[in-house]
Amino acid sequence: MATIQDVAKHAGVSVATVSRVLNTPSAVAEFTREKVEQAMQELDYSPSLLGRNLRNSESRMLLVLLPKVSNPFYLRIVEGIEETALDYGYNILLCQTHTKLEREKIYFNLLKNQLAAGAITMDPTISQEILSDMARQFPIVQCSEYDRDQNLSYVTIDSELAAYHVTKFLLKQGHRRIGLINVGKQFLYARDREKGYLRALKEFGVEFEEDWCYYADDVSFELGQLAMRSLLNKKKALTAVFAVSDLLAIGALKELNMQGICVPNDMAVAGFDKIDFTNMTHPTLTTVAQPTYKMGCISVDMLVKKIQGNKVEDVILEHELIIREST
Amino acid sequence: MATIQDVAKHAGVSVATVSRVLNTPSAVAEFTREKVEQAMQELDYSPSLLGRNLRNSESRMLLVLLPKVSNPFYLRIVEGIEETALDYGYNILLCQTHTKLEREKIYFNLLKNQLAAGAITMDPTISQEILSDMARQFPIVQCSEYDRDQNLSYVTIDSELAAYHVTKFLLKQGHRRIGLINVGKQFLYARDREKGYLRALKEFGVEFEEDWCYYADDVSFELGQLAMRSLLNKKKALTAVFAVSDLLAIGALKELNMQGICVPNDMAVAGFDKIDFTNMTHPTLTTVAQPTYKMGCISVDMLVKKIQGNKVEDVILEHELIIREST
DNA sequence: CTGAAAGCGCTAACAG
DNA sequence: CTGTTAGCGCTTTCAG
Repeated sequence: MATIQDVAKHAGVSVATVSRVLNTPSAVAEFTREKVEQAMQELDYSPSLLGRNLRNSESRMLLVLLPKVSNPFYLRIVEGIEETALDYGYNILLCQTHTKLEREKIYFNLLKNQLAAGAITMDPTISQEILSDMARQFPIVQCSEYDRDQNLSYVTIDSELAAYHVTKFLLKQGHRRIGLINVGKQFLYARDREKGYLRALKEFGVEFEEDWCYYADDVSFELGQLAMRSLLNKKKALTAVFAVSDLLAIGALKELNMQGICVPNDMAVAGFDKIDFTNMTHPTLTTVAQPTYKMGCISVDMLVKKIQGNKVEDVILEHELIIREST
Repeated sequence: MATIQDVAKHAGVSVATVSRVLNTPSAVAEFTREKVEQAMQELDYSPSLLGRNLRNSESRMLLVLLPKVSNPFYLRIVEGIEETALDYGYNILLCQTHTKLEREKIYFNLLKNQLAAGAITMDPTISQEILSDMARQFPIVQCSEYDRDQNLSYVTIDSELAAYHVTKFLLKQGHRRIGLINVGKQFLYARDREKGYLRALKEFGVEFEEDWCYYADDVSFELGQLAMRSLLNKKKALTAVFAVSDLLAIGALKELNMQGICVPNDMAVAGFDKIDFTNMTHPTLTTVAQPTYKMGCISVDMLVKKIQGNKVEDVILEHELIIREST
């Protein structure tokens, strides 16, 4: 690979001049510039970002932390992040944490090592202690998750309110025995969505019963099926179920189909996230749309601002209840 | 951020010694080493990879090129890539090409700029000319795609054979009028899968009719629906449909559900890829399993070998016909 | 076992 | 407008 030295020699100028045609072409006489550009062409020269990055002590890389890519919820977010990052001239480093502290540490080290300029984290269980500590030193924004730490910016929706809306909708339809398929309380969104669910029940004077609620260990189709199966075994039959994630809701739907229970007549089902597939299920799934693509874009906007040393405001985006056949 | 200089000063040694405790600790006297390690701790020192990378003129980054992340087919591949890369101490740069030449160029430049050490490309339409050219200079492996260029290694399945198997299976079930939902012929896998489909038909003495075949512009649920709708409008009714991608098959299934056509009794449907959703459809979808996770892992193995200057053999992995309710 | 010094490729004062 | 030079943080001879 040709270096800036080679180009300089070949064009009969100094390296400074070559650097100038790269960075401030207007500061170079046209004749010289053309000479240099030709030399670059002839040598098939590309400036080494290793040299440039060291010199500028910058690196145009953004860390993107998520539990695992196989959860389709993150798809559109990542798409938005990647698109926007490119616009700003940044590239993204995709990092799966598997919600393991050990993994998070490995990846956060990329910030310390100056390989990444900032991070967007979507891991809902990330250690808040470490996160706060990192956020003091490095630009970090949380996407779809949030923490009230002053150094930690976030972009998210109001999960509590959204869950309240879904539940209220089911209540208005006349449902009184509404199950909840949730995940562990270590997830903030799990706590928030449960709160919203309970608030709606209370508002309608429905007394919550413990065994309406099932806590899945993780978010997946299979666990959604399992959850539904368990809920169906309770003494008093439910007439509706709200799952805090589409993956769980789709699994639940599957189980109902398999047991020959008619949705929505015998059981209404609502999900959360509006992943693409929810429009392909049988019946199509009522769910809460999060503006995921936009969330991705905004988190990059925020992060880049932070990297540039600007203050940013947290963002709470609107959600939308998508009513379809399953309710 | 503390630099190696700071640590050296703080520990009262030279930078060379600090570097040694980082890289060849055994070459440093225990007493000195401890002193240095303590200094590192006290200063919360992390070596800058910018400096190290420049010095070593290496960068432990792998480019991963795919059309767009929102196609769930890539999910498990990327998961495998990321996992394996981490094991080798590499990080991955996720790049969406949108099958646009312009994008590919931007990203391939990261190789020229020495920011990435090699690339895994999954873009089926990438310009073979550019790709060959790049492969002459840089380590590149193709994943799930292939080209017979000598510099270009690949890991894939035998698409032609897999399509042949699916079609043969449908024929054995007694189907004689089998539709094909394909994508544009610019995709190699589209050509291969069509070949396999035709070979099976021929083997069973079935004469292919032009209007059994629909070419979608892209791969998505919606276009699968559209395709099915179009196929249903033909004069002579089909009894089975083979879609070259699960996304298309799921869309087709949806359309059949909507029109009240019973699957598999009135129409059998088979897909390709075995994405997770296929087990959640109604009915569950017959499809071809590609060992996607493994493909991801192997492509990294191959790429790292190439980076290290070793020769590698191309790999063709086994596929598996997954027979479920839709046929 | 340790230190001095050179240099990876680039940019940015500073001088001319 | 252009060249000289220092230096970003690190590793690696080469001496000692």
